Amino acid sequence: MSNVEIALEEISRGVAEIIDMERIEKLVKRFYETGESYTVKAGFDPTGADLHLGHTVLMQKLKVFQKHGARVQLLVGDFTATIGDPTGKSETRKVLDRETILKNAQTYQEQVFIILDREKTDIVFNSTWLEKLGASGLISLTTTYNVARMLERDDFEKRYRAGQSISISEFIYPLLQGYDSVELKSDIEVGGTDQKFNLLMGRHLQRVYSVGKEQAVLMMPILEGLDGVQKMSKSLNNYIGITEEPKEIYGKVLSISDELMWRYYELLSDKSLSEIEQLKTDVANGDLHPKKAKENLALELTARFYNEESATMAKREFDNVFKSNQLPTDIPEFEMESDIWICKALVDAKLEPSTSQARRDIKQGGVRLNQEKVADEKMNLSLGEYILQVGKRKFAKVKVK
RNA sequence: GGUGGGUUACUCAAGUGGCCAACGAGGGCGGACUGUAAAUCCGCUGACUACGUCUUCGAAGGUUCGAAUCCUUCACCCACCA
Repeated sequence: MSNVEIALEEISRGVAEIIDMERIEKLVKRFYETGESYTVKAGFDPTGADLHLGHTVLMQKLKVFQKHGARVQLLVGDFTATIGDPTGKSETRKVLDRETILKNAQTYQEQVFIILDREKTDIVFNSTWLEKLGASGLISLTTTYNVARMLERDDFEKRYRAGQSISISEFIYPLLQGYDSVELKSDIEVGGTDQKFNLLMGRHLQRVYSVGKEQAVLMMPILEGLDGVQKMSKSLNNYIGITEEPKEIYGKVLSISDELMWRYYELLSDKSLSEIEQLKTDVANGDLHPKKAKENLALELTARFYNEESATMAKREFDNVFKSNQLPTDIPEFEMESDIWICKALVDAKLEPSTSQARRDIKQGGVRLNQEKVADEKMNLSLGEYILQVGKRKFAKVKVK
């Protein structure tokens, strides 16, 4: 296979939809012939700073582009964030102040460059040009589109039909986002499938403003969260953050259902599609245990954000605690006064939120003292060192003085 | 601006004077089982050294022996009309 063919195959992997593939082909081909680079735009919303695996689906794709000659334009939507974007639900999003936005952007960069190549990335803020746009510029921007077409957008249409309110500002957001592509003269824009309308707006506006090119659009599927149903997001608490501890990442990946595992393989793993097919077949006819497949995935993803050793350590730790019922290595320690009531000790060691909850868990046989089930919720701890455990995962070492 | 409806625990959502610490579902937590923190089944899910006490149903007052439930004012949200 030629360089170009390999590149195009890697670029197409796992995508939900590509608009104007010919253009991408041309750009990649030109790069391999003349060394001339091209630009790939990706926007991010500086409201929440911490990245999770869902974001990395896009990042991985951008990395592939960088490998094949692209400069990535990482667009920080600082202007839109200062106004407050009501997109989606009826609840208006919080308006962020400048300082928070910059801080979020900073955290974001640190995390992004775990994956992306810093040398091939430009960070741009859309306030740079949107602030200058002014009322007249904004109004002339709005003349490029009409209400009927705006209402074609899926969520607008649904809400309009259902008689729910749509704010005028919501009509402006896609326009502003598209206008960013005009200013950046992007060759390609990458985003999630939920962004389709906005991504296409970039094409439309580049044509209207005679940029001389229309960006190709590449859409990635939305990654499901740990529950396997809803999209991965922080607010649903079904995410794996890329800055989480290795053992957390490892454990969380291992906790996904067998079915979801294949989805994660497809969208997150570096394994080739044919390798993944092979794994599936092996599992299907019993040559490979599904747990083994899941462990490998967990190892791969943990190693991506740390390294091989950390991943192996995480696995060993996990196996010790859950398979052999051994103690984890890093148990938090606490010191307490003598004769402390066990329920109080559990709360002080942050294993339980209240003594009421502690009593309930003891009653249900969920609390262990030095590996032995605690039967009496009224017991006190006298002098000595103890290992307290709630459930399978929460541990604390307690020194009673 | 007018009219009507709403605001209940982490979320959704019952309850319209005492049987309400408040049905149900989801989530969460614990247990059993297993190959894992998967799946399935069962239990728990306001606080408090606790079969009793205390604080909760948008906020503040009031009626009553007794209020999430009735009344008044305020705040916020939604729908219809203008």
